[in-house]
Amino acid sequence: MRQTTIDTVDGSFLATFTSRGLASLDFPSAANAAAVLAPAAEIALWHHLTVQALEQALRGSPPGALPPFDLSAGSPFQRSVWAALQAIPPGRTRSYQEIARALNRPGGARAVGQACGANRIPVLIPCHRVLAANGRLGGFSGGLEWKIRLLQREGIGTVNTLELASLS
DNA sequence: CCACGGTGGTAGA
DNA sequence: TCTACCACCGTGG
Repeated sequence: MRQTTIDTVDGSFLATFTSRGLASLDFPSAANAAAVLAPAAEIALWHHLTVQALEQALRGSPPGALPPFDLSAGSPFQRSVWAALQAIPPGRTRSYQEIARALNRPGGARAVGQACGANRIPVLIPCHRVLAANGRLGGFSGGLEWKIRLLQREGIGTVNTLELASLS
């Protein structure tokens, strides 16, 4: 298990790699700076791919080549949700309910939300593109400010003028 | 706006 | 098992 910080225009993210690939990507926080470790040689390529992909994704563009993800900690249901998330293109959104239906779990919208919250690789696994069925934002474990920022970078300004205004 | 019931997956006891 | 969580959703006041 190796951790490295990734400096971006939005701050320093913290990437955690296992022998299988990228296991988590944490949003910038004060705690990140203390945890810096030099990347081991064997994960240097994955680290490079992660840096490039994150930079693109933060710009609202398709991330291009991705490192392998280590999602082994997730349940089968969670992994199926995360796979569905990766199929949502930048600039597009789905509702929790739509994801549930696509997985043949009608009525499982709430469980989908829970699985989104369990996503350890935000931004690259785009849980921010999932909104409530009524068009409102829904939640975001990294903080709604991030969800809004990421959506706006992808050109989704319609998140609801109401929603944006009601945040202050 | 709010309250409520129904819902499916998860973690912990 | 039982139980109490939840980034949900529809209905009804």
